[in-house]
Amino acid sequence: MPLNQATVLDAAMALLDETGLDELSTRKLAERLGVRVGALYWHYASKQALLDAIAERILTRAMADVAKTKAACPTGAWQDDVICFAHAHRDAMLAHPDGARIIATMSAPGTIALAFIGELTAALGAAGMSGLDADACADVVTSYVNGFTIEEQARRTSVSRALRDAAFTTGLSVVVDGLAVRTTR
Amino acid sequence: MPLNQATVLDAAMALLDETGLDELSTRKLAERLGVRVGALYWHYASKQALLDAIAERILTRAMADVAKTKAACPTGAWQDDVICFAHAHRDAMLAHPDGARIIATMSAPGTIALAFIGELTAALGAAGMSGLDADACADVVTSYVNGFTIEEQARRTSVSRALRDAAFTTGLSVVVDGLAVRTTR
DNA sequence: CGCTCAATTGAACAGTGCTCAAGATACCTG
DNA sequence: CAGGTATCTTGAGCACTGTTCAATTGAGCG
Repeated sequence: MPLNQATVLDAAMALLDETGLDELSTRKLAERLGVRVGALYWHYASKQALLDAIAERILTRAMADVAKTKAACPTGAWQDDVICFAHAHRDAMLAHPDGARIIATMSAPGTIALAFIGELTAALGAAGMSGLDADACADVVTSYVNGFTIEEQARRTSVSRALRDAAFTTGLSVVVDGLAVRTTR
Repeated sequence: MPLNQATVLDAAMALLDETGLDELSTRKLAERLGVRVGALYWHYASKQALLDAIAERILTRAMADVAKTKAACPTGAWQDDVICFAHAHRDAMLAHPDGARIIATMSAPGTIALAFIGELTAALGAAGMSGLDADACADVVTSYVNGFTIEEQARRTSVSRALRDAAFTTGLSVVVDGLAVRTTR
């Protein structure tokens, strides 16, 4: 039976998980699928298009996690929303090698990425921020998470996961505190 | 007269400025220097080593800018120090195409990078933070700056420089506000 | 059967980073 | 000055990369 986009994407993510982004080549992907390279280009216009699909899938996972934890523990406090978003964002990227790099270098923010940042902005708006502030503040959160996680994944550091989590959480609380100043003004 | 590291580095940065990181290949660099590719490897062990040298030079520029503006306007307030660091960091990366990506993917933080983050940490320590907090908080600043600037440079956006500056400054003030909560505790 | 059309192949193109024996050049010493 | 040594450069090549495309396959259908 013939290949399809989902099969190619699954194999690409499996290969990514096993070898990392630098070793993810079209040849190796084709070999894993038992197919010649050219066949891949029937399903994805370019390697970048395939990486974009990976990015979308990672962010989809992040959004699902947000929905789940919000349903499990609906505190209603915007601070918890922001923290929940940030952790879901980071966790989803950490779930795959070079996940943050893939997100950062994706060619254009797709519908999922826009939805993700849109929900975050909405959460801040509900906390009493005006639209422009909410946009900029959502950007602070995503910039921080991306910056932290890219660094974290780039330098395959020997720092334990627990310590990295602690550093991330501390930094995130700084950001949230800063946001609080803006909501009460 | 023979090549040397500085000449190669100068040419590499010129080529980077003209064409961007993706077009910066060893062949094109060699051609610009009127030399065959192999000659480059006498001066730099690998392309990554050359990119690391570029990163160091970018950060050196950032540190020089920090020293200059601090000398010109020594307010003594730690907030101004942090803001000054962050702007110098971003400006230095924005001064070259893909500057942020080069910094983010450099193989290991060299002496300059460590000195940069060290000075920032010291500034926070002087504001009354304990060592561990100062480390984590310096990390928030650099993570935010890196994350923001990587995004900014990756999506060759049509948003004007002025608007991007405003967004950056807003976000930075959020971070600084968050840090303030920690210094007064 | 003949036809269509999605899917795949095979081969190639133009490029990449990198290596290394062999030469060229510069410099210092006898 | 000659000779030798240390520094640099060349030329050719290796093993890859993403991408293209005419030609071929194979399944479904009237």
